[in-house]
Amino acid sequence: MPELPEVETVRAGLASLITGATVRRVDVLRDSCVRLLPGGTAQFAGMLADARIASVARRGKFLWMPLLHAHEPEPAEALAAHLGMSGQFRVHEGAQAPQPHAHCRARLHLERDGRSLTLDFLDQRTFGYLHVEPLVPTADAQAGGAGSDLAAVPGSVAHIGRDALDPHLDVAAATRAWRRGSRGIKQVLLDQTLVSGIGNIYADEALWAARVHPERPASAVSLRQARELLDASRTVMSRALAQGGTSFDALYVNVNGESGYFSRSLEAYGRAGEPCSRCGRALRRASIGGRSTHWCATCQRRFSPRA
DNA sequence: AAGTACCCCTGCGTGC
DNA sequence: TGCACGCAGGGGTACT
Repeated sequence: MPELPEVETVRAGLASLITGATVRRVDVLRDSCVRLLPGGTAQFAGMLADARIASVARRGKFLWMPLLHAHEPEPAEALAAHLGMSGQFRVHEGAQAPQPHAHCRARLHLERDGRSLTLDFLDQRTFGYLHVEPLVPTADAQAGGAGSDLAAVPGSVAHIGRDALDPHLDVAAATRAWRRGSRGIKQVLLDQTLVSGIGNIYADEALWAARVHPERPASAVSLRQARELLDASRTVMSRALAQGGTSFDALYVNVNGESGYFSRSLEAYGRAGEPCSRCGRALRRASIGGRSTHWCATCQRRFSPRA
């Protein structure tokens, strides 16, 4: 579930079910779902063996679970995960887990308070991955992300900016970074190194709400508009989160396999040809930067009338 | 720095 | 019915 609200829905679900659980066994059903370890899946399974999941954390669309090994005071490594386009986590409680789903790429057998749990990582399109890697300190010594107080993130997340809903996001620095350069503003919103968590759906929604054309050069976005875009991103993603995320089909579901309801609240994304709810003109759709983009040509001007 | 191309994959709906 | 094609919410790398 690709964007921030969907990943947060997964994070919260995982946190309630597997925090404090210990990994007992790992089955990797498709080797390529495990990334970046020279020792491959065997090393992956070995690094997880008997590790305790201290918490479930998230920054933007990146998830990780700090791991505690016996006699360690603080987690030094984490099980990191990215859902890519189609990744899912599913949790089953009880000793007999069902047959793995056809898209199940890895199954972790856990134990919590003497009870068995099964954590499946499903991924139809296989752009997602799992990875065990060291935690590195955050530059600002604040918590690495939502769900954990640890001032650390997995190494592969260090270059990712704090997300739009992170209380430690430096708003002034973020909006300054957004307004730098000549790229179109939509591409800038999608740049996860500046502000993370905003994906293709919520970028279109934020641009519609702030009345900014997706192709306006970032340098032509006023400070006020940049703040409006950040506010709009936060508002729309918070509302989506409250409804369990956006989903159009069974591909985007929470840890119980249920989908959210926010798709019916979208104003721009997926509504090409339908009337804009502000002005009534038909919404447009085009491919911008390789991503399908939806906007209202009347409300969202390429250049600001007075800026 | 920023733009471009291309890579990683599967499955669905559409039109011929 | 079959087949080719376009499309899908992500991100990384290499090159200009």
